[in-house]
Amino acid sequence: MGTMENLDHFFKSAFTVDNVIFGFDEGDLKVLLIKRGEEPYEGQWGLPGYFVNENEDLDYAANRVLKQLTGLQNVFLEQVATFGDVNRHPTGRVITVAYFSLIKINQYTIQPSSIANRAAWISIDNVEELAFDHAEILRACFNRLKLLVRTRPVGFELLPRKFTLTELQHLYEAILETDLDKRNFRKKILSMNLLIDLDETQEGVAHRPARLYKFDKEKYDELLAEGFSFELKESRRKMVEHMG
Amino acid sequence: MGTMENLDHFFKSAFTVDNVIFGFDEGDLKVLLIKRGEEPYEGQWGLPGYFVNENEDLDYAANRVLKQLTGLQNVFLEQVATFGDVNRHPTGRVITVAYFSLIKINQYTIQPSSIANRAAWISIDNVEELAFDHAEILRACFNRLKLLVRTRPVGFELLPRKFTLTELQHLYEAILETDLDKRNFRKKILSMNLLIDLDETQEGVAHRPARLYKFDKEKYDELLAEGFSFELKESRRKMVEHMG
DNA sequence: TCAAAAGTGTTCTTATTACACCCATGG
DNA sequence: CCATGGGTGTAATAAGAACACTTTTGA
Repeated sequence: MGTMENLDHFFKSAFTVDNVIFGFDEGDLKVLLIKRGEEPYEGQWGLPGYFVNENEDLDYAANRVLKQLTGLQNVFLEQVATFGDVNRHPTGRVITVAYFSLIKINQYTIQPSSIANRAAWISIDNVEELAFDHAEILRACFNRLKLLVRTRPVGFELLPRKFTLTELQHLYEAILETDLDKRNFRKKILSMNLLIDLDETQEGVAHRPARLYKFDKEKYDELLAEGFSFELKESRRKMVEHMG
Repeated sequence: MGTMENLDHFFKSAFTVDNVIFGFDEGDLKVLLIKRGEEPYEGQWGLPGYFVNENEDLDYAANRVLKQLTGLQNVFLEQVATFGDVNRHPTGRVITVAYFSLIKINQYTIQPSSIANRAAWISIDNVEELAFDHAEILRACFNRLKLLVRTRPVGFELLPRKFTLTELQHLYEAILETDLDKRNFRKKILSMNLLIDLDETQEGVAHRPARLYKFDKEKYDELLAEGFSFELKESRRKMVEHMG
């Protein structure tokens, strides 16, 4: 921040928040998109977002957007990056701060609002052209998720409170876009002692019912304080030949 | 991005870029700060930054700020986060996008400008109170650097072109705020095959002269394309007891 | 009885850690 | 000849990767 002369000259840009809301359902990683009802980009899919009001912090605005659309509060929400190319918005200079949220898709309830009936969960693999630079924003948030999921136990934000180990594995596979070995995955996850075995099993499935677990947040916070670091390595196969 | 009615209402905020410029000298990680010459926060240290002009992209503005101060271009510069609390700036609603750069401190040349003679390299350990929320911004950038240095070979941006393994180790120690084992560090770094042994040695030192190396950028790009991933683990000592 | 997914151990390989002495130079 | 930092290897331990069969349920 430099000198403050001629400030007025600069006070004519607007900024928005855009929110990449991730959910996980039927083995698929999904994102909540809005079919735009007006210009610009009318009829195209885009991210939920809105202008930041004068009297609200960025994080507050991102939470507001999320709540208006999903009814959810106090869920995982983090800033990712800011996009401010001169021509990114046809109407004027609009900088957008991108956030991403992780929600339990079964808690998502349609809120009565003008955009709600234009919202849809789209599998991340099926996302096509998006309005503005939203494709780039989505990519950045997806990359951040990939990174985060390996160093912090955020995956659980996307699952119901009770889940099976296979569901957890499929979640990781969807996010990391790779296959994981069942036995190694279980061994690793269970060795962290972050799951509570609920001594319950699935019901009504046409195969051996799986045990249900929940994430032990208290334990995690405790271990964190002691210096524990959650870490799931990316499987780097066949690197030997490059390492000489 | 939602509806576009009443746009004018929103177009009255300003935004800036602030740049955390890191350098490495005499075994210390340093940051380039400016002693503010005017209100607000006159006389306090702060980050170099300035308003983003109407017709420039964010990245461009960050590069401009860096160049005006140091004369440097085409150096490592990345966006870290955006800070936009309502009251972070006493003059009005000013959102700032924080960037951080890594420069070779010996290439830094004072540029003739009004702020240059108020600039100084301060050891990261000696930074005290800063203007605005710049302390928070610095912290965020330092954390990002810690993270980045373990997953991408960005450390070399902070060293002269030719460096010794001990200098490299001290750099990592300064950034990670930890001690590393000399033999293990060398083994790990050399096993990546990313350094070119220049077959030169230090001159005029009062001890056995060290070999000089340079970073092999071509090799790195090549390995990257093949799926290689640079990785320096954080040394997590004594975690066994937490893992059961 | 079949289909479908759950659950379970061992061996091999690779990476990480801990650790101590001799070497080359300038003063 | 002394002080200073440079340079080197090995053994023990821990983590990761590869891999196949039995179990439980509903239909």
